[in-house]
Amino acid sequence: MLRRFNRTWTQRVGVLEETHLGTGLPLAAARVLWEVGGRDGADGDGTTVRDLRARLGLDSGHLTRLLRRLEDDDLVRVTPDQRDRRRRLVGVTAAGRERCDRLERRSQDLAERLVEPLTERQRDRLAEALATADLLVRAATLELRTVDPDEPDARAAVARYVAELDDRFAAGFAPGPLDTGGLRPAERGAFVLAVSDGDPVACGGLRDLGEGWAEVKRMWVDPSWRGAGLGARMLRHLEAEAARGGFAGVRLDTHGSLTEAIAMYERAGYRRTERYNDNPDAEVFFEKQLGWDGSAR
Amino acid sequence: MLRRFNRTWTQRVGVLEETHLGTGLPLAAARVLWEVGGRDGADGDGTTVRDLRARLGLDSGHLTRLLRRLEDDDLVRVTPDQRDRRRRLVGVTAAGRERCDRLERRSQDLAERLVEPLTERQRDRLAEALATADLLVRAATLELRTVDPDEPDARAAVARYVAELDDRFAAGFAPGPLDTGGLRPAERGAFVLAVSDGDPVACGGLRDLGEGWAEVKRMWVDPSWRGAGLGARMLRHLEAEAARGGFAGVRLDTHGSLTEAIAMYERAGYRRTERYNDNPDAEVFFEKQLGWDGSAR
DNA sequence: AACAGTCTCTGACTATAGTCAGAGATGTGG
DNA sequence: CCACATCTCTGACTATAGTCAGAGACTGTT
Repeated sequence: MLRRFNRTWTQRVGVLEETHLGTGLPLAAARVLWEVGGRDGADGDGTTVRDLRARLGLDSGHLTRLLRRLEDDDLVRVTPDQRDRRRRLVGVTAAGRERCDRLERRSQDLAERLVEPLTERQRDRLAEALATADLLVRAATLELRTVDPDEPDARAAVARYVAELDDRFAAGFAPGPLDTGGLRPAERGAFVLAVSDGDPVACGGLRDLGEGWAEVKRMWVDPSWRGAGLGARMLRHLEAEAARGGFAGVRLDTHGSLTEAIAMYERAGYRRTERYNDNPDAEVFFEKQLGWDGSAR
Repeated sequence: MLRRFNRTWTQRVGVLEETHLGTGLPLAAARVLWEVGGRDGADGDGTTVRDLRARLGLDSGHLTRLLRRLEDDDLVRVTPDQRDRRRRLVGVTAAGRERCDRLERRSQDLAERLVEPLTERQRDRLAEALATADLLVRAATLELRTVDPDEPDARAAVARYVAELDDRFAAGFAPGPLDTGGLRPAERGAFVLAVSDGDPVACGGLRDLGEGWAEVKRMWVDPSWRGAGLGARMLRHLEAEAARGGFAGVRLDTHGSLTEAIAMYERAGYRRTERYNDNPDAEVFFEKQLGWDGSAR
């Protein structure tokens, strides 16, 4: 199905990619302009050349020439970066912004014209099917990355996790300074971040409880990513990680109000158990024995 | 949604397009090989150069060179067409077929690897969403073409229509030689073909009944296209056509066993009426008044 | 047989994308 | 301050995609 759909899509909707026609710019230049214009807020100098190179995967010489062409057309302005004068800042000009908007409108137009022959109901069905496919494809292609719990992305994810718990708990949830102890390989722990397009969208940690138990901590999934099985996947990943680390089982605690999470743990083969710590925010306790490969024994 | 999805798709699944990497062939050459290999049955000479040019939209000089390159690599054989010696036939060699298969496998592999992180259930959901989107996108992009009812594609569509009725009617349906009378503009009629990828997937005709009535004839939708509102769309198209031709209303007859069709006519605003002809296969009769724009009055 | 049209091929181009080596200016750690 | 790294730019390439005009072989029509 994937391949059949891919053929249909590229044949009929590929047109959306050809928005650069009509801008008078070759594809590569249009992509650069788009990247600069898209990131650029009001009119400030949006990005550095270096950044563009990384994001678009272009050769430095190639990019320099593309930028010069855009500069000659007065679509883009390149100025030295005062903070580090090896670098150069790139920003769109008014004309460049206008061109970006035109591209945007053109693309929007094409999209609308495409679905125009469909009835209202069909359009809704199409949008729904595409939303489902979008979520699943993004879920399939995200990356689970083991990181240090103190790196910025990791801290950002945990901050969102805390903010959400604070929102949901009647009594609020305000732990002291966020403790990242025990979540590093050196302490037989781990912290895993799910990253999509560079943004953290889920996280989860492991900590050594002693006596062969690992504890799952800080499981969080971005709200817009729920319903894609991401939590279960993170959990499986952490279990495999724990099994690889020689743990015989996994435990976790959670608040009674997190019913979806509890349902997920039950589906994943966790069984309720006695309180094993004195966490005041925890009400429900789970555990699961691990097979050699992280599967339930 | 369409544009958001398009971004996700091209970014993550675009890889499928890069199957040509690893074949050692540049994109254009790989596309040509694919086109030849795909059409070619066993090992016979599959297509003509002319055909390739039309299907891939390539310049004749460009294609000649691409073919020569493939020929030099012994992937393709080009021989004169004995039936018209201006033309040349193109077929894949054994090596070319092997290369095509490799491409195919590679593409299949990539598709499988892509969905690999998903659970069985998610994969099913993805496949279903893509199937829905596929049908709707193809439905949105098909072409309604008014043609002569005697042209080959039109005859083929009508033949499938007749075959299907013959299948479904207990008593069979074997009209005499298929009458295309009354379905041409010169007779105030019309015959419309819905074409997707060059294949007829639905049809419908109009005929002058006299006294301001047009009659809808030979409405048929390819079974694999049902559920995409194609019948209703064809009907709306024919009504607009009739209104444009100055008819005040539309009538049609149908067999009582075609319950989906009957439901569709009712949804489209048709009302049952008295028998207005002596068609022995017809049991149910409908009519609808037309507004100036083909809408119900 | 003449002629207009079709089909493929050749030659001579252009534009785009991309690679590679290194120059020159600037920053950073010891 | 020096050595080394980083960042951008230049020059000199190559490969690919594509365009255009016309030549030469062939076909169908009159």
